[in-house]
Amino acid sequence: MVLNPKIPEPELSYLPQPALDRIANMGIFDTQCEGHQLLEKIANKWTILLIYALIQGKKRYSDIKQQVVGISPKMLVQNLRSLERLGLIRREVYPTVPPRVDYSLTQLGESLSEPLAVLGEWAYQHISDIDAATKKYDSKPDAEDFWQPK
Amino acid sequence: MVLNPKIPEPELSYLPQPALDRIANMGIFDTQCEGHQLLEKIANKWTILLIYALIQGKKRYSDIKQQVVGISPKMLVQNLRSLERLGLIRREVYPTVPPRVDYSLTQLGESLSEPLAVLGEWAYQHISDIDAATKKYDSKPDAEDFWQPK
DNA sequence: CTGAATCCAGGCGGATACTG
DNA sequence: CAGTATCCGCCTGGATTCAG
Repeated sequence: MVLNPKIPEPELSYLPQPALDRIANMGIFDTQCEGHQLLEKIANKWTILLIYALIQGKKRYSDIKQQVVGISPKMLVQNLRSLERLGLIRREVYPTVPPRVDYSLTQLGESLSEPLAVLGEWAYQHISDIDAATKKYDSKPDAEDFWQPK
Repeated sequence: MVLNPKIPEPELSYLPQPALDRIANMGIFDTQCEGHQLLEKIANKWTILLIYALIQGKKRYSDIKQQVVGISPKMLVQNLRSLERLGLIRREVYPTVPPRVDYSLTQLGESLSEPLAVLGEWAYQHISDIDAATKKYDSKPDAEDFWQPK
């Protein structure tokens, strides 16, 4: 969106001060910060979906694989291992034949499931908003710019 | 962790029922589901960091770039565009010379900042837990398995 | 100053086959 | 059943250069 050449008044929308207070100056923007690295590990699609799946309780490998549609065995194991290493999930092997492996959230993992559930809720509550915004953005002829594009 | 051959009692840890109720059966595991796709877009490192940065208020391109350490111009613009398309941030261009571009959260973006802030808080509150778990996992000789590895 | 464009390596991640 | 191993395409994302 292009505005008039003169700097407009900020039309300062209200700031979400609570969130600001909590996150600002925590070092999250620094790659070296542990919080940053931790966030990087949990903020990916498969990780979140696995947590979601295990919120429903202890599950076997094959059940998880069936529920999380389209995940390859490689990604499944890789992410499960990562979560286990972080202490978010528990892996229990029963040396029976055929073998059986159960995965479940640890207490730490359960504590993470709440924030992630909130995030998932947000997604579902705003699908239509996002849809509308995206359509509007895509239909914008990107003219309206008065500095003659091209 | 390997348990006794006989299937143990579940030691069923309490289920986080609230989260379960909210997320289960929402179709989140289906790639075709819009909620899934939306989650996929916002659940990545750069996106989250950009939202964090803009929680603090309207900022210029160069300020964001300076704050989000290590981001390349390519990733910065790419993610800013994505967020703008989703209607989460607002882009204001002042055709002055030198050019100036401000970015700020839209109302929709502000509504997302809360869940993301909660997630960031979680990360900082559990750094030591994760550290301990990771150390423990790495020091585990992966023996203790009684089926003689190798 | 704010990007756009290009190049390019690394690794993500899918597909497949195989094992205990 | 629950993975491991291997191959490999392709896309991500960094570095760099250039443009308006």
